[in-house]
Amino acid sequence: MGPATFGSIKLVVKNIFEIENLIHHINTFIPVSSELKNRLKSICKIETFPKGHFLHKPESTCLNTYFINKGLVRIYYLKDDKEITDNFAAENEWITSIYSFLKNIPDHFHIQTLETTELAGISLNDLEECFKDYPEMERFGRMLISAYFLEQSERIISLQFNSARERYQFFERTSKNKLQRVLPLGMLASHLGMTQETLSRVRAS
Amino acid sequence: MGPATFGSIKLVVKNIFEIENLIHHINTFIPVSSELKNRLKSICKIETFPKGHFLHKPESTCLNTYFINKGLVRIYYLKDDKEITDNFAAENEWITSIYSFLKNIPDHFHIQTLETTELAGISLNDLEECFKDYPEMERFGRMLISAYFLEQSERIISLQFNSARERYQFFERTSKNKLQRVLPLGMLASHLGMTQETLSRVRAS
DNA sequence: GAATTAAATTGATATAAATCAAAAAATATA
DNA sequence: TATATTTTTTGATTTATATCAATTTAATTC
Repeated sequence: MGPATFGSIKLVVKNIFEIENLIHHINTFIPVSSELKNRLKSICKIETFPKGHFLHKPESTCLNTYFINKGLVRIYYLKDDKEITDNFAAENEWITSIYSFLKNIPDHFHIQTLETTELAGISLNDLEECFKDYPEMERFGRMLISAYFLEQSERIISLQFNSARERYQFFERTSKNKLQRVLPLGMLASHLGMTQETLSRVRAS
Repeated sequence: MGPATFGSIKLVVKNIFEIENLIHHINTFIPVSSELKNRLKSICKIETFPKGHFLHKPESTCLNTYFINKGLVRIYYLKDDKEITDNFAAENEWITSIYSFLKNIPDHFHIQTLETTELAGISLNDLEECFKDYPEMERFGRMLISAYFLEQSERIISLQFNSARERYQFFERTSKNKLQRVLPLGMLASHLGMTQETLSRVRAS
C-alpha cells in the first residue's frame, strides 16, 4: 500500500520514531558506538501497523523479532478452536515467535497488534550478522534473553501452584502497564490460564 | 576437607571427569580454541557430591552455575511448608538458581543432588571475565540461554491449559532421561503442578 | 530376615474452577 | 439516537483435582 493520495497531493507520513528509543533501550545494557548505531539504523525496518494487523501467522516462519516503540501486541495460539494468549508486549519490549524465529521453521502462533503499533523489525540473518560484527551486540542479546528467561521463570512459578486470584495479582504486580489495555478480557484470562468467567469473578471480589 | 588418610598412606581420589565432557558440550555450539579450553580448565571447579548434598540454600546467594557431568540435581522452594520442585538437571545440563546467580542476591531456593553427582561449577565473576575475553563464549552463553528459554516457553504452554495427564505426558516426552530417576515421585508431582496422589492416579491409568 | 520407616496407592469427600446458559452492560453500526 | 453486536457479568451445575484418611508396597535399618 503506497501513500494516500488526495487529488494530486501525496501525503507521505514520515516515521517519527526513527530508532532513538531502541538505541536508548540497548544502551541501558551496553554502550552503543556510532558504528553500531549506524548498523542498527540500516537493519531495522521501522513500521506502523493499525490495530488488528498480523505480524506473523500460523504455518509460516516468523522472520523478524520486533521491538515495540509504541502500542501493544500479543502472541497467541489455538487450542480446541479457542485462542490462548501466550504473551503481550508493549513499549520498549520485544516480541517474536521465538521458536519459529530462532529455528527458522513454521509454527502455530499468531502475532497480532492490539493497538496501533509502531515497531522496529530485525531479521534473524541481520541480527546474526550484527552479532558477529559487534560482540557487544551479542552481549546485549545474551543479557536481554537472560532477562526474559528470569521473567518466564517467575511466570512458571505463578502457574505451577497459584490460585486464579494469585495469578491475576501476579499480573497486576508485574504488568501494570498492560492492565488497562488488554481488551477484551478473554485474552488476559487465557494468558493467566483461566476462563473469562473466572477472571470476571476474580476481578469483582 | 583434605584427602583421606589411612595410617601414613594418603588417598588422593583423582577427578576422572576433567572437563572433556563440558568442552564437548560447548563445542556443539561454538568452536573451542585451545586458549578458551585452558581458560575453562582454570575457572571450572570440578567436584563430586553424594546424594542429598545442597549446592545452594535459601537466604544465601547462589555463587555458581553448574554443569552436570554425571548425576541428577533438582532446584526447589517451599510453599506453605511443602517442597515445590521447580526443575531438574541431569547429564550435560546446567543448573543454577538463576535469579540469585545473575543478580548476585539471596533467594529462597534449594539446589540439591538426587544422586551422587559430578559437576563443574563456574562463578559469575569468572564467567563474565570469560565472556569479555572470549566473545565466542558469550555467543555460547546467548545460545544456551536461548535454548533454555525455548524449553521454558513450552513448559509454560504445558502448564497454562493442559490437564494433569497431559502435563505428565509432556514430561514423559521431553524428559525421558529423568523419568525413572526422579524419586520420590512427590518431587515430580510438584514439578508438574499436581499432588502426589493425582500423579499416582495418572500413572495408574 | 524381621522390624521399622518411608513412599505409593487407593478410597471418600471437598473445593476451585470449568462449563453451560442467560442477563446486563458496553461498544459499534445503521 | 436506536439497533445490533460484542463483551462482561452473574447464576446454576459439572468436573478435575485437592484434601484427608487409610492401606499397601517398597526401602531401610537393626
